[in-house]
Amino acid sequence: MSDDLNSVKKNLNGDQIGARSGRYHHGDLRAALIAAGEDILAERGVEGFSLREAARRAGVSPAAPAHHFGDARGLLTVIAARGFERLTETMAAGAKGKKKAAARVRALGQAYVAFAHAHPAHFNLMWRRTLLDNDDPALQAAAGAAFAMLEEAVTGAAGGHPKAPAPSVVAAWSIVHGYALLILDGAMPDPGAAYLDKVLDRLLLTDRAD
Amino acid sequence: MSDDLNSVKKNLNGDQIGARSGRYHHGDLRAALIAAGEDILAERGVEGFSLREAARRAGVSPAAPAHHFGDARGLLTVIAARGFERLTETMAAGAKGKKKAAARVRALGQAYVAFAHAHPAHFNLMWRRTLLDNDDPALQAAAGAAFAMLEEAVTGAAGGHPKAPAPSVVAAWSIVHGYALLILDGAMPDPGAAYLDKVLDRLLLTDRAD
DNA sequence: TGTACATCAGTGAACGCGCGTTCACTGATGTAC
DNA sequence: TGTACATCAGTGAACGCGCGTTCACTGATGTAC
Repeated sequence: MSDDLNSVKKNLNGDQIGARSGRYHHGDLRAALIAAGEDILAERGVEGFSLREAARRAGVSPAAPAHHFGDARGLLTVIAARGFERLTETMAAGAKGKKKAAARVRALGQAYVAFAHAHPAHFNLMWRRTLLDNDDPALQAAAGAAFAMLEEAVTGAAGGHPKAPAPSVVAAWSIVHGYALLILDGAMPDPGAAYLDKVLDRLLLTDRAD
Repeated sequence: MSDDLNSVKKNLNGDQIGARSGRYHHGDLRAALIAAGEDILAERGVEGFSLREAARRAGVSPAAPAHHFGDARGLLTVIAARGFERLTETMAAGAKGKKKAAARVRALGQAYVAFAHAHPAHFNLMWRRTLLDNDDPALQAAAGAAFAMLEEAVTGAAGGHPKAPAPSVVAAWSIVHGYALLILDGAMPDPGAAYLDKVLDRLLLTDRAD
């Protein structure tokens, strides 16, 4: 997780340029705090996140983050938006080259669940609306892009959302979302990708009009 | 929420028997703490729960709950198990009299989502495994009963789980679970029961063998 | 090219918060004889 | 029927915790002239 930001962090704070590590200005504290926050999520989960700990890991005083994110909610919102962006990237990579609707839906569903599995705390944060600034445009845009990708695969049409989404689209989103969470929350053991394909097939049985 | 327990609480602590309210022994502190905990959940959500606050509402010192539940996790586990019991009751009531498989699946799905909608914090707690004692037999039994009800409706066969559940069962559970959470977490506005029926119809398109 | 100065990005100490849990204790209950 | 006593279910003060945020401040940067 946070590979790109970790490399920035390493360049600025790491051993190689240790001579610069005692300086007053950080260089790219914003990126370092995001990377630290994502690391904390991965290690301790959403409940284990704290702004102080992120500051600590970035090598900075507890008051420093306020200059970049306002408060804890601000940092979490940025991290959540990045999560949606990565989810979209993961789905795009999974569906790359798949032409048929059925193959695309299976690939997107697999990618959705795989993302949740690979980054459980990050995935959870994305839905913890009480911890986020839900009005943030970047967050809304990132979440909307992920949804649009599913929608396009299921209906074959691009978004724009003049009307409410079709039930088949909501069914697809619900099924991958519910499946991912039931596994993450320990309601059932992970039955594996082949099993998930069979579950996703339930979305493909007919093309009945909605 | 917690109507039965509230009545106990009222009888023991309420105005009508106020003369007894100064006594040393509570009478049914266990039930009062459960009721208080459920009230806190309803008012403040899972994050807003605290054992001290439950004790406060039960009119008791902060150390008292330890005698009945050990620690905070113990109380939350009991409350979560009660949640599963009520979910099962809600589904049973919704499906009562429905004979056909399609009607039963729709009714159970509607009940599942309605329960989540009516008791969002309670529903959320039920899946917050890090807050619960997942090895608790009562919790496991209650969760298993809810799942078995869905399973029976989808496959027509009673549980016992000699083998892994069929993909169609997991699909049903995933779709209602995901749908409920997407709405609770604000990912989409609630489109209403008629819309949900159309989503659930995706589970009923054919009876293809799994 | 040099200098004044506004602005920005940090410091670090402190505040107040509510929490879960522990501790030594005591009042009430109910059972054995 | 009365009494001794073990057990149970409470008290309330205290501890230590880490948190988010505020505060007055200062070091570094970069721009205007």
